Amino acid sequence: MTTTIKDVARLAGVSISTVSRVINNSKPVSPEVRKRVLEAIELLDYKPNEVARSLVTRKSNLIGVIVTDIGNFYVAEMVRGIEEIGRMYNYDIILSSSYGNIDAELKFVKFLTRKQVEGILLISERDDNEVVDEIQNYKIPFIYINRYYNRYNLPTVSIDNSRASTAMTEYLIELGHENLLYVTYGNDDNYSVERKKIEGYNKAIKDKGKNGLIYYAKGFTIEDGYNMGDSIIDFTRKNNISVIFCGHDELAIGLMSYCYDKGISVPEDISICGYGDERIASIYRPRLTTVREPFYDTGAVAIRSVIKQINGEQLEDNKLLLPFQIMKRESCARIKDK
Amino acid sequence: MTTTIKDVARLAGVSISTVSRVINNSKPVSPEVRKRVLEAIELLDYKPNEVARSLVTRKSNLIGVIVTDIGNFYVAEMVRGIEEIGRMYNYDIILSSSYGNIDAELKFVKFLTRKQVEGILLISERDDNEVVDEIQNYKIPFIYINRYYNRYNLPTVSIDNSRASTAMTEYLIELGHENLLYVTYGNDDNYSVERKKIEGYNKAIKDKGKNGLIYYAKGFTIEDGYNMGDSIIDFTRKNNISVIFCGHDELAIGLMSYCYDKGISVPEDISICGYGDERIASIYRPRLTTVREPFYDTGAVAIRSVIKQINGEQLEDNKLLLPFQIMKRESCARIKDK
DNA sequence: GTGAAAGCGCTAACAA
DNA sequence: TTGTTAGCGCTTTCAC
Repeated sequence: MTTTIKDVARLAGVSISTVSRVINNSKPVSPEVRKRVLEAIELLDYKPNEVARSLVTRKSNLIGVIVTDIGNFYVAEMVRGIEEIGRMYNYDIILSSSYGNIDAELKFVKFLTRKQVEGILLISERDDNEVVDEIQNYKIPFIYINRYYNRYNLPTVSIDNSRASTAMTEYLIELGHENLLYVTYGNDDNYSVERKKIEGYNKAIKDKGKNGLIYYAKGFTIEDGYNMGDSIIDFTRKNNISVIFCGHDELAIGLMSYCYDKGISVPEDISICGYGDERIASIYRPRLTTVREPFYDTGAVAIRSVIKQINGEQLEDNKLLLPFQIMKRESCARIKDK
Repeated sequence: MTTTIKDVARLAGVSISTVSRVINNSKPVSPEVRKRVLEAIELLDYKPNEVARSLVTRKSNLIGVIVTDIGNFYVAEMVRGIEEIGRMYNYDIILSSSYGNIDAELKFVKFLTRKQVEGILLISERDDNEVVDEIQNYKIPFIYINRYYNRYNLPTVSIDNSRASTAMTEYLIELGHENLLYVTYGNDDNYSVERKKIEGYNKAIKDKGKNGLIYYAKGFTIEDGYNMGDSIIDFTRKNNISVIFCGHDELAIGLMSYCYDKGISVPEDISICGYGDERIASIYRPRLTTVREPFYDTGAVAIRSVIKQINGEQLEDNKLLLPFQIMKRESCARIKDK
């Protein structure tokens, strides 16, 4: 049998409330009684049952985290931030991977609320109104993180994608590139994050008077980048492009792999840069020039925001912006003969 | 206010026991009453409080997973398997990252048991007797996964490392290599997994009558592989080595990056292979020849084993062996002029 | 087939 | 400072 508060009380010769008081330090207990209780706890190796405690306090100290796929590098990085900061505030994480399935997400939301999680963090890659509605329906503290869509007026945390995109484009131009190509996952959604990035790209192109094209990709994974290599490289040749700015690191890595396999040298033949600075960006060779999105911090800030909401604090701003950084590495070369 | 079983009972005009019966299908309920209850549930959008339920049934449907770092590629892959299979059996996962800190692990074990998790899965990279003792102390279903150490007679799941190592070595020899080098994290522990792998390596070397050296590394991360590049490459030159068999993919990737940076071509100048087949192994270029450890399956099998234990089933074998595979890719070349 | 009542392990009034 | 008691939301005997 597991030992309960009753056992401790009996052994210490006090009431269970007194035991509760010393456990929680909730009310004064005389030194000698406290000592007796502590000894009994020690002796019995007593550990409070958090389930019982949760039931009465209505605090589960649990936060539900729904992710697309923990196997995505950037997701893992965010979860690190979420978990580490959550722990600082004494919250545990229940992890659920949806693999992009909306029904799974819906189911998780329901189950998580049953489990009395105090907040939900949704890291999604889809434009999932239903799920968002469902969560908001529960009026539970909630943060929504989505790299691709930004439709709702929802608490979220990200970087200023437009400015980041401009900054990267300016850097590429500074490197001497005259004809640039931006490769992005094609969607015609006004609320997409890509839209913002394209705006930023176009702004720099226009300001500096360069030639900037856009290529709409069919996906945003490493495999997609690889598979579109043929078509993209063909496109760059026809248009005399010297640098490809990929909307996501995955695309860039896939493209670089394609180039490697085809004997195309990066950055000698073509410069490539990405967006994200996932761990692989600095592991791969040549190291990928990219926009650093602070994934760990994003997770950290997100959960802190959820915890704030749990504690009833008002969020001064529901769109939290984190700083970005341009990581200048070897995948983008300076154009010399200019 | 959240709606409880009482609200449902009141609205349906029945007792709470009846509501409980229809929710759980635990006892026969007349069709018309069942219908009324179901309607009330629907109307009130009632969701059972799992915390209350756990308290009385003593089933939390929670399994604690303690990992070193979810940022490690192979760990993320295992957690995918753990979570996905756990979910099939209706278990949720509480994730805790220890970052190798033993006190953190100890703390997690304690907290997890307080939270009434029904089992614990520990993915560790240390040789942590204390933690194992602690968990066993709780007599809670438990699986221990460790890539590096294998000291205890504990339920675990892995591949046959000795045989895998032999198979890879034989493949390298088949490729025509005469002078091989095995690079591993150096530790003189008889219980280390590396010991097994070295045995397997030596066996193949001996059987085939080749020359096989061993280099003891100072770590097992990508950075370690990179930093030891100088010394390792120097060693290979002095000893006329044509292929480096790294005990872990990370080491191999680090070493390949070093080679890239120094203008050493893989596999033209030197062949390199790894162990693990983490996701990066097939993304990196040249793609890494490596031993495929089925990380996802390892996680899947591990949690299934924990669930079996929870259900009181006897484990027929507490050392579960999964099949491995030799992934033949471009980082290892055939020696032609022989 | 249904309801009343006890109780899971704990916290938090309320009394003393 | 301490003990008694009610009750968190649910399941599960035990009667009927």
